[in-house]
Amino acid sequence: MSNWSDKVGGMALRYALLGLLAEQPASGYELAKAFEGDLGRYAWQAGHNRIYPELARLVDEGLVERAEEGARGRRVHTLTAAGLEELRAWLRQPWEGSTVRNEGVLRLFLLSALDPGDARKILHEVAARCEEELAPLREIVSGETPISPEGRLELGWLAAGYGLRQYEASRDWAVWALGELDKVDRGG
Amino acid sequence: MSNWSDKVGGMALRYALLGLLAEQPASGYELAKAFEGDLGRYAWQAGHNRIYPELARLVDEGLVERAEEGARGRRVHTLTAAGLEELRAWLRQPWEGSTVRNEGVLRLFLLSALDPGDARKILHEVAARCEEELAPLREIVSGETPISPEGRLELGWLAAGYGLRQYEASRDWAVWALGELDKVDRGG
DNA sequence: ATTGGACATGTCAGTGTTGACATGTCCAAT
DNA sequence: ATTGGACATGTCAACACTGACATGTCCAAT
Repeated sequence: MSNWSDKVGGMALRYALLGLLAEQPASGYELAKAFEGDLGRYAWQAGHNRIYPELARLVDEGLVERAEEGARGRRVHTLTAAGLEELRAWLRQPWEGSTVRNEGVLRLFLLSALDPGDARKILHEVAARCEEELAPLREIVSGETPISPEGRLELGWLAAGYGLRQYEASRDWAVWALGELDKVDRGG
Repeated sequence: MSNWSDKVGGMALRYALLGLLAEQPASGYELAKAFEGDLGRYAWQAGHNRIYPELARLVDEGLVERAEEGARGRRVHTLTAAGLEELRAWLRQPWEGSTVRNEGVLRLFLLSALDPGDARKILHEVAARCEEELAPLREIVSGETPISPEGRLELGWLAAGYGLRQYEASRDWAVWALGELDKVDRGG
């Protein structure tokens, strides 16, 4: 019985933190590191300067518990039962009106503002870059399914599977766009 | 010789506007509408309240020209030669460090925090939703390639092709994740 | 012993972004 | 004639976010 309905937007970071802590307890520093991995690459980014204040608020609301300081001032944060329920309630809500901000995709869409030669060059680069990213992801996904002690799929595993399909789609799009550019050149 | 190197981040809206105006002259209102379509869905969003001040700045910098008021105070904006060059220079720059914010994907990644029953239900919904989105996109993409008077591919066409592959990838991911969930259940 | 680097947390100013509020115009349907 | 809705532009306060600055700890390698 929490207040997730008070605000619909702008709560993503909050739930990203709850989700990470649902996997395992962590310090703010470790959470910041997590955002530099697949999570930040595909879903949401945040720097430590944004994470610490939000963590403090979660502690205030009883969704997260903060342990005493350890070595180097490290403070481990643990998800409470209330926090887990808050996260689950959010996930069960309908996923309407979620915002997307992706500068890379924006660039792709604007590519036709370039002359065909430049556009072609960049599309080739995009396809090649995607292909590079694919190899390590294939490696991860084709390995054994990692299951956490609590019997849950790991976030990183889900992310790798998503990234794999994502990059394949982007590469295919770039190849398709190159073909369409050819049609334009033949036509005009 | 412009100043795109002054700031690397936070310039996306600026170039989105230049890109839209590269397709055709438009009023602020029309630009706001454009962000509600495929552009906003896959790449970047902006409301009119953000667009008008940015347009004014672009006019100040000579990248965009603003016509006199028409009916209902409508003011048509046109890209200048300097504006097109600014846009092209940005597109030719290496695409490093672009940020991604996608609440929907974040939700997908956090799904394993739910118990398997709920997670399965949502994954089915995701797959079904993707399938729904695919039909109209297939329609658009399988039609004739639309080429603008200036011999360029239309932004909407590129976006539809991207969206098509994007939704296929998401659907495939959801189906894969369901299969992996089954493995977890059989294992645990 | 010392030093460079990863670990760890924090503040702050400036900018980006959103939702709510505000205002007025044009047109089609009643 | 009037009214509801799309067209059209704008402001403002609150909040989100980033980059830069600041501080200190622990440890491994020299």
